[in-house]
Amino acid sequence: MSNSSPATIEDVARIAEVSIATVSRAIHTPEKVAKSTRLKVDQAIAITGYTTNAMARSLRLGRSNMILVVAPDIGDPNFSNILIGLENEARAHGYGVLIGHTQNEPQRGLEYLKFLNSNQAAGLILFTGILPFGHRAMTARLPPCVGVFEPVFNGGIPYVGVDDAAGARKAVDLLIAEGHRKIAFIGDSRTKLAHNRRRAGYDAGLDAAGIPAAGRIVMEGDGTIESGRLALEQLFMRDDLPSAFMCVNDQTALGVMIGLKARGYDIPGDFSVTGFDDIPQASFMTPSLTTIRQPRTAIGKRAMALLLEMLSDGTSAETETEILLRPDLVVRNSVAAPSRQWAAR
Amino acid sequence: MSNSSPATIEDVARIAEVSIATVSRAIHTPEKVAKSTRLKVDQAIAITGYTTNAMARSLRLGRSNMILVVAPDIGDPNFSNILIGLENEARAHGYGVLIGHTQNEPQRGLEYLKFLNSNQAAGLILFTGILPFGHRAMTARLPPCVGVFEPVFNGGIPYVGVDDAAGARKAVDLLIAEGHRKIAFIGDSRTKLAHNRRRAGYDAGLDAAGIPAAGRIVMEGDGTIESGRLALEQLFMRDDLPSAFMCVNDQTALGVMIGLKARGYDIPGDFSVTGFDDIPQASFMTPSLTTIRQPRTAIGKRAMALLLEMLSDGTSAETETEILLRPDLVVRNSVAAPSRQWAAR
DNA sequence: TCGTCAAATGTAAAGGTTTACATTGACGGT
DNA sequence: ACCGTCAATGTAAACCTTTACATTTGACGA
Repeated sequence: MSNSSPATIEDVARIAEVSIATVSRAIHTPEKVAKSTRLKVDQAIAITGYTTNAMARSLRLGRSNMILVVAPDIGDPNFSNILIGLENEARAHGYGVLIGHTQNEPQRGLEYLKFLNSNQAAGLILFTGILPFGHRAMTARLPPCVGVFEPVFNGGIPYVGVDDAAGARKAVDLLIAEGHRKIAFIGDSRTKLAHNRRRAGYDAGLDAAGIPAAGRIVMEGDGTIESGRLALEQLFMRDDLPSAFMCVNDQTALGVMIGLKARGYDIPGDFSVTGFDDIPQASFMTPSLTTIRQPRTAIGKRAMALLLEMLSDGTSAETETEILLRPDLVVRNSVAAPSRQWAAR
Repeated sequence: MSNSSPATIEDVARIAEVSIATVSRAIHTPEKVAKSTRLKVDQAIAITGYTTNAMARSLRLGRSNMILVVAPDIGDPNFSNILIGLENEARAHGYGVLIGHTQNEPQRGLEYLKFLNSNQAAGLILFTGILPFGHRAMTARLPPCVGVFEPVFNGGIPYVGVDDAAGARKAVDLLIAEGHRKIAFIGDSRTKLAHNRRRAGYDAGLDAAGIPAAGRIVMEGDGTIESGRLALEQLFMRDDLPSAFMCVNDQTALGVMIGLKARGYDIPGDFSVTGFDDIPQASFMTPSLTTIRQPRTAIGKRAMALLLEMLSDGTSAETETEILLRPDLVVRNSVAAPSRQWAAR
């Protein structure tokens, strides 16, 4: 039975003694085929072990059953769980997921554009926050597209993310509830939209607590470990220290914690620290990090569901949808009441 | 110029005033085409923005330009760098990489088998250490396949990994050089081949140092964080403590370190710990972990190169090749000379 | 009895590419 | 002047599927 070359629809048709059209119908629109015929076809399929040749199918249909996911870096700890959500949802609808990473090189982006142009993907999911393909002109016939995490910079593309402001608000509220009054924010609120929104949550929380804008410390940091450490050093130079550091993400928080420990301070005894994202490392840091958890799998699921909906509707784009999920506070051991030094003031 | 539907080879042929066969040849076998013609075709391609329709090409050729990579878990910290190696190498040869994860559910494996049978992948890279598809029978017409990290259990499939024994030997030699005589090994050397080989390196090192087999402590542990902590607890119960823990991987080492810190011990003051893998976390643990680095990108590169070679040679399988790369010792802060308590004995 | 209609099935084209085979034309050797 | 050779190019088939359209069949109402 196990021929060298895989069975085609014709093999099935011959065995079932019907035409290939009937076989195709029995598979895709069974209600259009007599029950007895359906049975014969099913048996023939079982005998031959037939599977549809995806290439031929995609060619005929003019679209593939693959979704391309482009991320700047696969190693990003935020990525893998999102991917699980994306993939499960896609698979449930008969689609497969293809992963690409640009490593922040524009050259790579172009290769993916070529890939898309050769019809190999029916849809696109972007993690990059920006269309990685040079001119908008080239994107003229891009397939349906959904952004994840961050809105996509240069195109009216729907996206699924987290309510950054609400999440940040939970972190700052916790710090305030513990008694902190002087709280520093570290992040790049000028160029990164997600950071900007988290900053907004920070401000809103301090406003609500009646802490004047004058007393706030906002430091620049691009979200890397190094940026956290650097911001901390600058604060020590200035001798303008807060009692708590609200970091725009966990990486930054890690940088701050490394810096504080290097200077011999205790966390959370001397300073409190919060992050954002809840990357896997967060629970293994010493102390374990209090942070805001991204509902990663859920984000992935929603994003893919949205994309698949666009695919079947044919509503290619222009729907500037924005789906924001609610993130949760994860309380661990990096936050405590401010040290006496602060209570004194 | 930017039509609604993508340009086909016929559009190019019309503009270049040649036949489609010539266009195809100009692209794939330029030496068979007159220079002047080649020029016309190149221009026409530039004008139309033509890209080969991958579906049609794959259909005609009977094979795709995609490689399927199956891993048990994409979130595995070992995975992402390997993937970069795999992907770069594939792309350099005109192949794309498709990623699947089985989450250790056999059901998922079957779906990938279906995927392969529908001709959607030209080759297969396995991280699982086992063919994730039930019966060997079904694998009869599997595409060329290469294992990564671990030899694939049920099939004569070549694999690319690391010289576990040599790596483990480096770790144990370091511990011995620091003066440790009583060194525990924690790992699952019975069912996991990689663990078993690391264990062999451990034994070889102790043999070379003239430490009798009787004085060795070997604990079971499946490689999870929890398994490390558990093994540690058992040693404390038995009151049979080593001065150093040589862990089969970094996760186990992390478990041991968490357990030791919970009991108030200092690392490396009271106990030394080594890992294996050098996962990204390793440098952020406190203390940072001395471990054996897997040359991940290199492994990925080699594995893909081997697969592509098999693809072009047509030597489908049966070549039970085993390519082992040399891992390096990464010295950080979790190892020191044994405490006085030990020196006394 | 026949015409009409609907359900079930078949026929054939189309989708874009690669390539075996056929054709053309130029050129060198006799 | 003719033939053989070879390089360059063209023609058409094949890869496998889906589906519009055509055909067959049988039921049913007039």
